[in-house]
Amino acid sequence: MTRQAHPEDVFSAIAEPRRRQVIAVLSDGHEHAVNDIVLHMNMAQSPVSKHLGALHKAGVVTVVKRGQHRMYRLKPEALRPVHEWVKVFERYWTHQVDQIKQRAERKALERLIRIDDEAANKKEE
Amino acid sequence: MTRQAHPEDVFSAIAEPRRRQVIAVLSDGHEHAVNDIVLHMNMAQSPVSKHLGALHKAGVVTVVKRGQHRMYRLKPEALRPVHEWVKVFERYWTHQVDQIKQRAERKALERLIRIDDEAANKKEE
DNA sequence: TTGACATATTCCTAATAAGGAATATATAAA
DNA sequence: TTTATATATTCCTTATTAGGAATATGTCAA
Repeated sequence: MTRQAHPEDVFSAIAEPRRRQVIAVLSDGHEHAVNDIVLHMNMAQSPVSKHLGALHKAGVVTVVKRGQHRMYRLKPEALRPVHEWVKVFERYWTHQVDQIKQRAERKALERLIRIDDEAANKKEE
Repeated sequence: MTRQAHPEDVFSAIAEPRRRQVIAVLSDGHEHAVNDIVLHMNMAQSPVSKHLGALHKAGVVTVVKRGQHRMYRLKPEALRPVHEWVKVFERYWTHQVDQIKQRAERKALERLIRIDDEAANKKEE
């Protein structure tokens, strides 16, 4: 059997660090010309164009021609499947956080009890 | 410059559909032996072991030897960076949902107004 | 020890992907 | 029309990866 992962799969699209970097540039919600993105990327124009092509195939960006420029824009809805997939696991670490919170509250409570005890002891003196 | 994506990067680890399938098997939170996972996978044992190795490198699973078995368990916290990254974009589609909701509410309101008008017209008859 | 079983590893092939350089294409400007 | 600019595409090299088959390794059981 041949390979499974397709480039139009959004999970594969965002696996590339440079593509997440492109997404970061586009996450102001505005249109950006390719050269503008290149300026943020410390990479030659041709690979940037390829990454934009990959993101486009995955539906993560849209393109419109405007004059001699191609304006790319982020399409955040395309990232939704990733969010849906990963948020299932969120409860594990939020639960962890809850435990830490609970522990802190328990400690605070213990402290209060101790103070009460001390007060009670003082009275008995 | 050579390639950037590293296998120990969790984004790369979850880019493979088969590995997400492994994660799905492990998402009951219990330990699973390799052969158990293989049974769920419609794939030979050796590639499954390799995927488990990749997930382990990325910190997404833990292993313990138990007898002749290696028990794998999901480590959901490892997925947290993905969640943190993607949740930033959540507001775009929830906002979209809000707009749809608002539109539905507006329509419902218009309907109520129309009914009122009709009632008023009836009275005038 | 021998044999059965569980798993990892090695070796192989085919496919995929990244990045750079050079080139093609399209559009605007002179 | 010529020229400059913006971008995509092609070609090339190198590296990575998936999956299967075969094999090695480790562990239990008889």
